[in-house]
Amino acid sequence: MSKRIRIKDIAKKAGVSTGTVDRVIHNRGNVSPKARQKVQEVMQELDYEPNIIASTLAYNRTVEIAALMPDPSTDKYWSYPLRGIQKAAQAYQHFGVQVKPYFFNLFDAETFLQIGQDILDSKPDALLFPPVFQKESIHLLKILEERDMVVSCINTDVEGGLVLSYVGQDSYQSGVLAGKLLNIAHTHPQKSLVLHLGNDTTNAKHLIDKERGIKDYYTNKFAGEAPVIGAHFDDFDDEKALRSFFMDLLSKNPDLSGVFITNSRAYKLIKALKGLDISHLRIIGFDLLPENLAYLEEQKISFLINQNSAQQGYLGVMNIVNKLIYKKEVDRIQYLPLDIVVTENASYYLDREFQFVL
Amino acid sequence: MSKRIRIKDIAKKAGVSTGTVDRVIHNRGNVSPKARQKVQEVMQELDYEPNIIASTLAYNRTVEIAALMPDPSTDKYWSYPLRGIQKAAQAYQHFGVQVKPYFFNLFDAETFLQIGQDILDSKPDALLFPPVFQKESIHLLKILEERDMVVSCINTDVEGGLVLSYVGQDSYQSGVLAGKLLNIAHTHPQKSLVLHLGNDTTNAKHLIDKERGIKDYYTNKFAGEAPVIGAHFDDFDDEKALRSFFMDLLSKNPDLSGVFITNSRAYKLIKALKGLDISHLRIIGFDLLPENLAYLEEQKISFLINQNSAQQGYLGVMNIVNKLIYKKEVDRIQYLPLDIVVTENASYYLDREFQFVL
DNA sequence: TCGAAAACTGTGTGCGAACACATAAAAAAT
DNA sequence: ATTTTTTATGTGTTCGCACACAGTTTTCGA
Repeated sequence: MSKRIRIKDIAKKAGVSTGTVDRVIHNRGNVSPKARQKVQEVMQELDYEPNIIASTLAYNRTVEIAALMPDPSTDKYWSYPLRGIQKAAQAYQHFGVQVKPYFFNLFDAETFLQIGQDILDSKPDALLFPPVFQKESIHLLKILEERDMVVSCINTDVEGGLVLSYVGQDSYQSGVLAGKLLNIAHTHPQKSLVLHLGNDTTNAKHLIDKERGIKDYYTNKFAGEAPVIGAHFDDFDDEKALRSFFMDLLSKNPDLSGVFITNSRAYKLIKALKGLDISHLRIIGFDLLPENLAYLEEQKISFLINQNSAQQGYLGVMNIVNKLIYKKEVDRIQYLPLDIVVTENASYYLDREFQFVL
Repeated sequence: MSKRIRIKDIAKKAGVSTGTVDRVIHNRGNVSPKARQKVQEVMQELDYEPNIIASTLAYNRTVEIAALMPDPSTDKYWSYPLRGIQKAAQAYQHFGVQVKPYFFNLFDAETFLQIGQDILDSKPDALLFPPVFQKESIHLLKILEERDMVVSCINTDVEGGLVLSYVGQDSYQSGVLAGKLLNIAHTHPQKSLVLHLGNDTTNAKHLIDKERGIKDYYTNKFAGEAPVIGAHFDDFDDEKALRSFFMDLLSKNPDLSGVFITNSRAYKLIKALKGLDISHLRIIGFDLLPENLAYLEEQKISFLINQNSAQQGYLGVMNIVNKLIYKKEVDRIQYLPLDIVVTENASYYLDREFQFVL
């Protein structure tokens, strides 16, 4: 049926050569106003859509994407976005997309700047990264802006600087959701603890938003002051300290019924509380790390909220491809779903890789 | 860096022409054993991967996919998979993929066969459809097999006949999940009703599986007989009849605490019960129809299970593309996640279209 | 009015793979 | 041994677009 319109067809109908049409399409200049006018008219009329396939073939260039990521060996969480990125790299390899990962130390902003400089030196076409270090990221973005490089953010958003897109969680809403999950099947507000495990200054904004979210849930849902206490514990790997810290909290709040751990380290708390009977506590955490899933299975964790971290990486790359290759508009902010995960539906969120193909 | 290997490179290294390499790759014959051997060795060694971009351009063919779907005007549910299909068609248009939708009447197997014949006459390259009519589908598949057409199923699977892939729900597990949701925050098993609304003989298997799933949840989780009653009501549009049917059930089961509606028609029940106080009932339904979402918001529905019906359509098309264009292996069975949807996370499952963009 | 620069336009080649066609080598038939 | 048939191999064109380059026209200063 309606076969596709080619540049040649436009040229013929407009009475010019394909070269002229090409110049119009790409704004290369050196086209008489009359010719441009005519060509544009014909393009409108025939509803021309460039053949991306032929286009990418002819461009014959590679799109180099630098992925500046926290070293997954320092924090397991980051292996998931990385896998998404690699999946995307694979899917788009035919389009000449090449993704090169660079790692920085999540707990050392200095390494971020260093590796950032390395990337600048290698002059890629685009950068994908989680701007966990606010100041440093803005600094980097300023430089990138001058070179009009495409920048795509995941996990955390950043103001200022030209950012193509942000893919990540709506942390405020995830707090609201946690509030809901902690109060399912209750008519009276349940006293809850919001626990930040670790001193992620890099995540400060997320943590604040989550706390705000859960509190807002309470105030919107129930009258009066929200029975939510916030707490913070740095050295999550010191099990003894964590344990006594938590037991202290418990004794001071005997009516506590739920715990909302604001990052992926819920398992650290539960591990530290080993042997203790915490069956009266509804515990909610983030992300499908194997350790978390194991505790979900044991019913130590009631719900996990999945942030689709792998998809964050995948979509981040996809956005760059959409911009540079497909020349499409890209949404500035893209929130991923907040999946409620229980034992009975966990597997689907793990085996979902096929969704990444192509 | 490692630039991509081309046919030309292989030809050179193997000491043959590109034509011969091409013949080896496509098994076109007329190649001496010696040459074939050599070419295959070199391909192995250089880890050749064909350039799909150049390949599709050179093929210069269109892949016609027929989508045989229930008419969405007869059952709203089917507009979702259809949208996914259309999204996919859009995403893959550059690869020469053309999807043509055909509609049959969900309540009339005869129309299925008729339209099926129309499709056969138009000789597409592939067929995508939900085999809701078992017998008729198998009949159709037999014919398609002879023409070695690619067939991809969504929503329902079918035995026998050569089917490339099935994308859909794990209905058994969705029943298990419903059992879980009905018992959250309870230590004793809650008496539940499994309600089939409508006489979908076409969905019989799914409904049976769901019922089995929820019952298994109870027996695995709690000792003794599962306090689950099954019921079935045909004429869901007769509100009065439905209402009295349900009230009768309620009076006979005063201890009923939950209702699991096994398809997307939960809103029909709630509408029929308007004015009645059913706040003590935890109601669970399927799919994010606007009507269901409205009742979720009103807290008449406690949870919705999202079957990702739009993605079913998208992935169905994607599988065909992966097979015919990318020549990739495709998983025979692809279960989509069973998303637990509450008011607090509903929007993400609606605005998720961007995930479809190629 | 002429000539050089600037503005404009058309043609041709290449991207990598698919396939048609021509030709060469080997095998089979005479 | 020669012709015919079969099998094997190489060359060239095509897909639609991007871009280089050559060629043509216009502009404008001297």
